[in-house]
Amino acid sequence: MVNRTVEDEKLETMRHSASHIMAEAVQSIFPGAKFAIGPAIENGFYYDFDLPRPLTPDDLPVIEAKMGEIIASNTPFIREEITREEARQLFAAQPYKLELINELPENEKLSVYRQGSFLDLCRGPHVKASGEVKAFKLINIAGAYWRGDEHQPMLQRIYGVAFDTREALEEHLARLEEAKNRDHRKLGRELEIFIFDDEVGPGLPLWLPNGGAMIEEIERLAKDVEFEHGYVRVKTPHLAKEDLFKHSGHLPYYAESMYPPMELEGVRYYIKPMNCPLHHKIFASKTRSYRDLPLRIAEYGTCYRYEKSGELLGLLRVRSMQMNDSHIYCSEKQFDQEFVGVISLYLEYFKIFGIKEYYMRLSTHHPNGLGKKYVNNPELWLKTEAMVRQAMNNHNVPYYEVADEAAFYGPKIDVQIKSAIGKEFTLATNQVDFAQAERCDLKFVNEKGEEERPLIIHRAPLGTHERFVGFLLEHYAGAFPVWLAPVQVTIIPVADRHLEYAGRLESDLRSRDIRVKIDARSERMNPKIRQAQLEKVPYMVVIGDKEVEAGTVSVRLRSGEQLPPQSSDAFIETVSRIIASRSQDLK
RNA sequence: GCCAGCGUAGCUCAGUGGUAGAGCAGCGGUUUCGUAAACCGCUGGUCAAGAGUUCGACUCUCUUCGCUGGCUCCA
Repeated sequence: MVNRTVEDEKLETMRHSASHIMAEAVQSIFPGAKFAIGPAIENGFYYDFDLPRPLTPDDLPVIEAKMGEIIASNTPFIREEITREEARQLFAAQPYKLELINELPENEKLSVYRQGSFLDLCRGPHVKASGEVKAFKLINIAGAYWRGDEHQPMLQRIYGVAFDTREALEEHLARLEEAKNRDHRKLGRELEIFIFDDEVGPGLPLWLPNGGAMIEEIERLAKDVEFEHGYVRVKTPHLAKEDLFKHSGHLPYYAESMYPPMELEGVRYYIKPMNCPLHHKIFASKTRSYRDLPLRIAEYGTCYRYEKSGELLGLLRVRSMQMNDSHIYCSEKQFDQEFVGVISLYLEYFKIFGIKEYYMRLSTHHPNGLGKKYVNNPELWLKTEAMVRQAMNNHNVPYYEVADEAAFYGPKIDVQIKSAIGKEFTLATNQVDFAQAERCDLKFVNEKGEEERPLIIHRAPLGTHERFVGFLLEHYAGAFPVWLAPVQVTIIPVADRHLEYAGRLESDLRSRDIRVKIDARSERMNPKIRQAQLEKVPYMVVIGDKEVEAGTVSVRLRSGEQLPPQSSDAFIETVSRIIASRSQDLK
């Protein structure tokens, strides 16, 4: 995490004050408004209101104009300290404020800030006067539950951004605009990676041939790397009987996210939301000895989860997904090494993809969720959480800790990334499971001939194909390394008479498993180059009279760089080498 | 799921109550061209779906579906 500077603090204070100014503006426009909270956030601020009518985007310029007046008047912010009782009287008509007041410690002095006609319960600090807010813009309105709880009333939130100069604000707005060009939904359509179809259903992507090529490559990578790390691969069905998911604990802990069951001949079947119960069956298919452990069972398993409609987001949040899944069954003694082995596997993958901007999060349980979202075994929660902490510390892997984010069966290390539009996602995960072995009656025979429960590590370093490709689209802005690029080489014949030579080159490349296509349109060379550039194809090979005569190829890289004339064999060797090494370079 | 907004051709978008438009893409033709957009022509839409108001609805109202931005939730 970055150290906060004096400038950061000043900016945060200014943003917080901007939210108060917005609240004052809203108060003057909507006299009956009730106020909830209005903090500073990254790049700006928001305030939650309970208003007599819903806001529309047309309201924002009106509120902005009013804020402009308040800022121009340079009204001072005045801090007052009052007792809880005084606060109750001052905010008698403000139910949300009263709720907050009642939760503050009984004897503590409360502070309020007044600017103009607006008074707010607030710890502060604030700017001296409203004129210190220099550059702001209201950017959107949203619904937000009071206290972030879906059982509480929904309030109306207005988001704004604020900076200390007009230039900084403009830059920020330009960055937001730029980010839209990196959005995987836009790139995915332009590069023909995937589509959604209304008749197929929300959250159910269709992979186009270009996307298909990519997931084949990612899967090949996983198989290569995981083979080296001692994983064995299995295949399991997409659905199973209800009893299986009862034993595993998915019913009821995970039922909300599962597609409803289908019933045939009196038996209920569920489509699997995770692969674990089926892998556990494979573990349990014979008597396991301590000599079999650790057993690492891997599968690119297809799962379906009924995510709520409003939670779907392109490929980053879908309802059908293929997971880079594996379950590692090990003894408690082996845990440390296995857990960290998975972490180093992450790092190995991330190096290949040049993934640098991520952070690891230890997600732990919260006692309030025991028996609801978490299996009810407080001692084991604490024990396994400590084991994970120790494994991470022993190997000096930096992480931060967040409560109430665990899986229902145990704590986990999640790898968090940010999407182009700033949303945070878990890209990869490494989870400890102390619950399912018991529930599914998994055991092995230890050195002493006694039965023992294995610990289970659930891990998915490459997450799901859906989220991973979505992430890669944004990460590379569509310009994939050669081994991943859906089309690796586009051959561009200058005129029809060069088609034959181009065709021979095409079959030579294809015989070396290089994904190649010829642009045989009756177009000039320029538009063909342009087309290949737009498709972000790494290599463009121009074939004209010169090449045919000399028996060479003329190679243009996606970067715009032109390679010296070379034989087609030399070119094929270069491309094959780059692909085999999964390098991010083009030459 | 909740709040708000949006849905017009494959894509990007005009079109405010009087018989649906552009650019790109696609198709046909001319052109055979040297490193990011040649020229001419053509095709293409139940204006998301359904109901209502109206002499008349892409346009107004309601319902449903989908998408977008948030909230909640998550690989």
